[in-house]
Amino acid sequence: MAANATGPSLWGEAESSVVAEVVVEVEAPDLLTTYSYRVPADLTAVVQVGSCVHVPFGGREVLGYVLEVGHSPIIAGIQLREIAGVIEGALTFSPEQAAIAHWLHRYTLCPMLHAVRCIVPAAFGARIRTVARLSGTTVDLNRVRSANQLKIMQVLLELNGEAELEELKRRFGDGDRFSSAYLSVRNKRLVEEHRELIRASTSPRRIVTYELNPAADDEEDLARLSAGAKVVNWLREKEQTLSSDEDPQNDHRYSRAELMEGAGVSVAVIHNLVKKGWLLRRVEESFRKPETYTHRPAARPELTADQCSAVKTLKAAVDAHEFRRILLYGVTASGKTEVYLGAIEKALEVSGGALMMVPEIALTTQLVDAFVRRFGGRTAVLHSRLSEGERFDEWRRIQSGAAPVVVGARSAVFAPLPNVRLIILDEEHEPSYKQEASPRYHAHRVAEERARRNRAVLLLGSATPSIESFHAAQTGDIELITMSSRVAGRMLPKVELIDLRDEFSQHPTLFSQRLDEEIQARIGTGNQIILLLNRRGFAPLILCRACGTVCRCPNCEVALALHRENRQLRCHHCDYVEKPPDVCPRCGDVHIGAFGTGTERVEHEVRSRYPEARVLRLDRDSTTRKGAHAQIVRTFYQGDADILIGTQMVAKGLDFPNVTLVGVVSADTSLHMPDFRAAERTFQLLTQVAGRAGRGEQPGLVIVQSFSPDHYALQAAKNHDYRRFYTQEIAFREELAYPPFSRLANLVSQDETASKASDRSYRLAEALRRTLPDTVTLIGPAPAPFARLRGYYRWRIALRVSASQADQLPRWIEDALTYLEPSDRQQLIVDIDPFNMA
DNA sequence: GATACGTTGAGG
DNA sequence: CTCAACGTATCT
Repeated sequence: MAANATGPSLWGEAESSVVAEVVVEVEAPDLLTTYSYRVPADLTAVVQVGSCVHVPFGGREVLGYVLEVGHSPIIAGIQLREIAGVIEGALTFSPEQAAIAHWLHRYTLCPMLHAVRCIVPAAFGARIRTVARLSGTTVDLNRVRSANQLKIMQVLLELNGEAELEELKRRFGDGDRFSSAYLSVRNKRLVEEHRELIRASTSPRRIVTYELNPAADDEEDLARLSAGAKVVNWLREKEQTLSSDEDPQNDHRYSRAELMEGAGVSVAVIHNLVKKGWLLRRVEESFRKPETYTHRPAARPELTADQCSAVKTLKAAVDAHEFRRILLYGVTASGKTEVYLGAIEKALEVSGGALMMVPEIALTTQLVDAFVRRFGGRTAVLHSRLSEGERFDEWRRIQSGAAPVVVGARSAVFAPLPNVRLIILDEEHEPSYKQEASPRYHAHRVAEERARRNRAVLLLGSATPSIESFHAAQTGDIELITMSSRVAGRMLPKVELIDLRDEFSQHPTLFSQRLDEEIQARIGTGNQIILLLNRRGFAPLILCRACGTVCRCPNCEVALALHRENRQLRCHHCDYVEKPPDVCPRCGDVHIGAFGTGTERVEHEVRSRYPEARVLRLDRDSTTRKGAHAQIVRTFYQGDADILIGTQMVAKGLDFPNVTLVGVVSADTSLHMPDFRAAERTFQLLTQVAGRAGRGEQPGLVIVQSFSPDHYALQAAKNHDYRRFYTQEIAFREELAYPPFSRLANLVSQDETASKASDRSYRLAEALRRTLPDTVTLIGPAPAPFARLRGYYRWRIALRVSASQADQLPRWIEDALTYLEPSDRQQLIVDIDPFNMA
């Protein structure tokens, strides 16, 4: 620094040729991936890969991130502009993460900005705000002629002559008229503007806790508070039960949410108690997640022989410090979690980090608990429901090395973990690892790429591996570890298939005789039951019996599902809602009503048939409130309900020892989806849900109802025979050249009219024919499987390329896109390795 | 996405 | 002549 200040031009000139490649924080699909800026001499010491900078861009100044720093002038003939400044303290990313972002951009063909947002969540950087201020002390309103300009001046005057541009615009109302009027007053120099940098929420987060005020003892006053007394009593009870077993961490402080949930009261009650002096409110600043520290370490269970040998293999692999891919195929309840924990310990032992990926963190609280108990404060948890501050803190703990164990859902695959030695994908077959918005990446591929670059171990765990992964294990591309027995010598549950074709003609109800018997036999015995139906709502459609009319979504043209609980017809694609009609909207007939079955209807049926049973329902509709999911799971776990009804949510990772019966109301919903993975998904779903039965002392029973009981997916699930399913499925994939024997891509063109969408699709097909070799199969253009979605018409091109050429596919598509107008690009969805064929 | 800068038509 | 109301090319 000192040398620069005094140094003559020799250094200055050399440094002025330092060029940074910057991704600007501007959302526009036709932008170049990066822009080159000169790094001014006084910044060369601080500008590095990952730096958050502000740069001139067009007529304004924007934020950006440095992806590359080089010394050669990259573009000839263009006078480069300079980086204006570096934002210190903003979160940055490592060169490894930058490389991953680059790779992601090339593989998914997403805008570079989207790739960068994966490695630096938007809120973590900074923001530039523009402030408009009245010039001078007196305002000469005579110079303002137009009404709009006058209005701007008046609004500004009301706001003490100064306002953030955003707020000014909002107060003004009409955005379009605002812009030109604002420009006019600015040109007349009646208003001047300046920019300020705002650092994002880098401050430590504040934690507000409440505790009982020991000085408060006016019992008469308390007696007058009905709800308030509940809170005080709840706190007093806690105080007694917890003071008996010594727990130095807990000094009887609770968050407002804990108090509200614990005592079953509203915010107002807590507020009132604070006002009256019964509760003490305390504000603390903390980086730590308090709950992380209150968990006590759990005793380590005795490992089975399977587990022991798996852990041993994995530890050796982590120790070797080379890129290895391993599939851990272990039946349900074979104790995969313990194996993960063991492998992670090894990663920590060699001072490395471990990334534990789970399909959906909200659904796997039990697994997260196990991690926190084992690794305590060295665990970081990342998921979408974290607040900005929480996420920021976790991100920094990970980056600093304080939390070398990261548990998280899909997006956590980009966690800023230094020195990754192990990446685990639990339930690797789960479709939620595929992101269905830009960047449309599969966490599996990203994890593989990170593991490769770090010479780390990628561990895929599943009781029902994806066909692709198991195939890779069969061909020797990846290693295979098998665990075929359950812990504690427990048996796999017995699975019975009920043929609804026979049953339906005799007893046209939701439950076959067999399932009914088994439910009856368990009610009142303490045995619990799970009923699965993979369809939300009361019924998937309503139908007029007189004219056959089905109510459809005006945006998506699919049937609207009936939700009786809140008296709604709902589109399961776009969440469009309308009131269910009393008579047919076309012919006026009154015989219009529910057709088919969803979870709500199952619940309704169960309640009327088994009135003495305590029933819970677990699906997306019953878990919209934050914490509702955990609440339902806890209630069932504690044995406060007999029957749990739900969608696939009930199949995932839950461990209820008292469940001895699982009923699948209909296996057909997922079996007949128009998707080449339908059989695979059905097999996985059945196997996973069957795995919920018989996890305790009692053996489990599974009853699966279906109109296609002979289907190989069902037969294999019945016999717990993954290999048989795999053998049949892989033959089918090979015959039809589906993955893993090929690689797919979907190119969907969407627009307001069908002709615009299809025209673009044809233009794209034309371009693709130029860039794709003959070996690539091009299917379409044709209307997409959901030809209308959220109000857009959609046309699709599907591409299929042999596995050997798979890596080239993104580049070929990218080349084709250069033949189109930039404006076309933003109406195209490019999905490499699609999961939903739509 | 925001901006500068073109054109057009209404009004003085 | 100015101003509002558009369209559109460009951003290192």
